[in-house]
Parts: sequence; C-alpha cells; structure tokens
Amino acid sequence: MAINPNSHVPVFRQIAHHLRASISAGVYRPGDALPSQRVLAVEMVVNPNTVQRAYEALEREGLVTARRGLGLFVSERAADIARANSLAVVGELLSDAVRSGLSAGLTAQEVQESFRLALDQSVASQGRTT
Amino acid sequence: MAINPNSHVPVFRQIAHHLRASISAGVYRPGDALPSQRVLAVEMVVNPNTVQRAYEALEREGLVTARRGLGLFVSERAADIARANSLAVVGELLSDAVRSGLSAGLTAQEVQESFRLALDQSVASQGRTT
Amino acid sequence: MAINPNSHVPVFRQIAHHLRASISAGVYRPGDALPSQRVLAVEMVVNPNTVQRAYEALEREGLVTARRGLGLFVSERAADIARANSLAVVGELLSDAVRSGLSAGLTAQEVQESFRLALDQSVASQGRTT
Amino acid sequence: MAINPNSHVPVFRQIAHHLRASISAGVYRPGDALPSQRVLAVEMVVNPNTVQRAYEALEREGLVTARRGLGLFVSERAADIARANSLAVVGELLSDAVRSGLSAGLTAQEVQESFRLALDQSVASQGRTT
DNA sequence: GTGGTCTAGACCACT
DNA sequence: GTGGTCTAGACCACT
Repeated sequence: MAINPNSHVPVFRQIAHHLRASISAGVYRPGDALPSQRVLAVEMVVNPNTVQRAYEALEREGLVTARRGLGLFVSERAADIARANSLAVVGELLSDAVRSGLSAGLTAQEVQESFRLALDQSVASQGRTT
Repeated sequence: MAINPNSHVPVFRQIAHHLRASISAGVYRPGDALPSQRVLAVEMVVNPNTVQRAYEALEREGLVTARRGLGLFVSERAADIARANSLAVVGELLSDAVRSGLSAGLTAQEVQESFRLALDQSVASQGRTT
Repeated sequence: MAINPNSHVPVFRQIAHHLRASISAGVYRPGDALPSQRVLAVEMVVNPNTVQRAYEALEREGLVTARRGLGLFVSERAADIARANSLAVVGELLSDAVRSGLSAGLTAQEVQESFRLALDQSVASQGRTT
Repeated sequence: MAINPNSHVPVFRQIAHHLRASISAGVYRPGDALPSQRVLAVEMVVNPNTVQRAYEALEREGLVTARRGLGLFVSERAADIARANSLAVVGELLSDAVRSGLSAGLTAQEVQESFRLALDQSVASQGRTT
C-alpha cells in the first residue's frame, strides 16, 4: 500500500486515500492522533507540503479535526464518513468511465462486460496481496 | 456533445474523444475528410492549435492520415481502431475505479452496486438525450 | 509505380522522382515531349499545380527544357543527368540515415547490419514486383 | 551537438533525438532527473513549449516519466528502449533511401557503394569530433 | 486553403 | 520551481 510517484494520480490524493482507508479499517480510531506531517512525510518519502495537502482534504471532509499545537485527531464518526466518501468517489469514477464508454458508442452490454473483467482481475490480485 | 472548458479533462482530449466517437458512429467514413483545423476551431470556439493537438493524437492512433495541403482523411480501418481504443480506455478507467474502491475497503458487492447505479443513470440520461 | 498520397514524401517530389526514373530508363528519350501538365494531372489524379512543381524541378535540374507553347522536351544528356541526380539524392538520404544512427550511439557495425537488411528486403520485394 | 533551426527536421524532434542519444549513452541514468523544461529551453535557445514537445515524445516512448511538480525522470529500462527506437528509426531511413535508389533505376551495387561512402565519411568525421 | 512548427505569454495543478 | 494546457499570432511547405 505504498505511494506510487509515477502514477498520474497526485501524490497528495494517494495519501489522503490511504489514510481514509486506514481510518475506515480501524487502524486509527476516534480520538487517535494522526502521525505528524513531518513524520509521515519522512515515512512516505514525500514533501511535507504534500502531506499537508492530504491532511487539509481529510479535515475538510470532517474525518479529522486539528487542535492547534497538538496535532490532528480522528473525529468521532470518522469511519462512517470515510466509508461514505469512498463510496461517493468510486461512484464518480465509475460514472465517468461509463459515460465515456457510452458516448464513444459502446453498448451498455460492452461496458458491463468490461466492468466484469476489471472487477474479477482486481479481486483476484487483491486476494493474492492480502 | 459540446466541449466543456472547465472539465479536468484537457480540451484537446475532449475533442479527440468526440471525433473518435463520430468516426466509430459512421459520421465520418473511410476516405472522408475531417473538417479543417481552422473550421473546427471556429465551430468549437477554441484555438486552432488545440484542434491540431487533437488531430495529432488521432493520427498517432492510425485513425486518420494527414495529406499536407489537402486535409485529414479517415483511414480504412478507422472505425475498428476507434472502437478498440474506446474499449481499452474504458477498461482502464473502470479498473482504476474498482481498484480505488477495493483499496478503500469497500466490498466487491458494494463496488458492483455502485456500478449498477452509474450504468442505469447514464443509460437513462442518454436515452433522454438521443 | 503509382503515387502514394499518404506518404510523408510530398506528392510533387514523388512525381519528379517517377519521371526521373522513366527518363533514365529510356521511357522518354531525348527530344521526346513529356505529357502536358493537365494530362499527367488527370492520369495521376493530382492537382495540376502539383505536376507543375514537379516539372519545375526537372527543368531546374536540366533534364527537360520548356518550349513556350509547345511543351516540355527531354534534353540531350537527360539520362545521364537523371542518373547522377538519383545517385546524389540517394547519397544524401543514406548519409542522413548513417549520421542519425551514429549520433544516436549505434555502432558502425549495427548501422551496416541494418543497411544489409534494408537492401535485402528491398531487392527481394522488387524482384517480386518487376 | 547543437540544434540547427534551419534543418528540415523540426527542432523538437532534434531535441528528442539528442536526449535519446544522451540517455542511451548513459549521460542520464535511470532515476536521474532531466533538466527542467525552462532550463533546457534557455540552454538550447528555444521556447519552453518546444522542449515540452520533445519531452512529450520521450514520455510516450516510455523513456521518461513525468512527476508533476518534481520533473522528468529517466525510467528503468530507458537505455534499452532508446537503443531499440534508434535502431528502428535508422532502419526506416535506410529502407527509404534504398527503395528510392532502386526505384530510380540504380543497381543494388550502386546503392551499396553509395552507402559504403556515406558510412566511411560519417565515421571519419565522427572520429574527428569525438 | 490546409496541415505543421514555433514563439511569447498566461494560467493552473502539484510539490 | 516543475510539468501541462491554452491562446494569439506568425511563418512555412504543399496542393
């Protein structure tokens, strides 16, 4: 679950996504402090500014709350919010993909078949990883 | 089917996508000339250079061949190539979406449900448009 | 030996090349008239202006001479000139290719091997055609 | 190894070719950052957009990967890819030259002799330069 | 008129 | 600071 600097997905988004996953998985529980910007930056070998942007996103989503001088803390209903957000994000991505396919002249059946394939492959490769 | 200058997708990519769709839909058939850079630029209210970038992409994909002084012409197997490319693109987008969802802790069932929803909505709204 | 409009080599150059070959092969002999611009344009399915440019090139090279109102006539030493020009052109192309290869870090042996291959293939395919 | 703005070869292609050569020569090694668009533009006295076009080509070939905000980085198997691409390009150029010569009525021997000459001259002049 | 290249300059996202 | 996109405008080769 490392960050991939070569991906076209911005690093700060990858970090935010990773933290969202950790929170909804219970790695960080309500009241827990997140690692400091600098610590996480070192750990992930990225610029502290990049971690900062990820943290800003999480705060905007209400997953964490900042306490001046103390750090970032996971908020009470964080896991639920994280899950909801993940669902929204995935829905958006899937909608974009579907719209792109249909507007290119593919049939709903073809798009569905393509999805089937994508899901099977991902599930298979995840089974291996986990 | 207009271009959206505020989308995160670059305008030249939107134009290329639009033309790819037109070609695979048979709007432009093998041997046909595409509208000239200047003409299309006026029509789409963008700079000719932007159209040029879209045309470059299509030529690289083998959909069209340029004849200096004459214009861009749709190549023989263009429709097939366009369709194959569209399928590849959609597959990529769907894979990204699925991977994103699973890595965020969603279940395969949830992702599938989300896809179901996205497809239904898109098909419905397309039915209205067409 | 038709003109290929999809080639990146300008059509007028292809026509000039074709005529040079015909002249050095004796299809047109000293004193013969070349087909008129319009006739050749129709025959080759190109714009008369394009034939015009090809004829200008041949005239500049001394292969043909124009007689106002009569047409273009193959000059006395045309075959020799055509052959010399062809040699010069090929030499230029080969030099460009070699220079490109060496400057890209390929060894002389590799370039030579590549040439060997190109020659064998061309000779083989020409044998089939002729 | 400077850029020639008067050549018929587009400047951006010359730059790409130059970088390809540098990479396959080991001037830039896997993981290295290429000079930034702005820096290289100043160095080569061209517009940054022109460098950008060269960089786009290299990225499309898989020689480098862009990291937004950080720069362009030479990819792992870049040297191999660069070499393969160079070989392909040279093969294409040599094939064109050979075909041109044979179709102009030259014999295989003459074309070969011309190549011999071109190679000798280039090797000689390169020896002087290096 | 048509495609292709280049410059100058602006603006944006990301680090 | 670094890459990516876009505009406006110029110039060139080819038909």
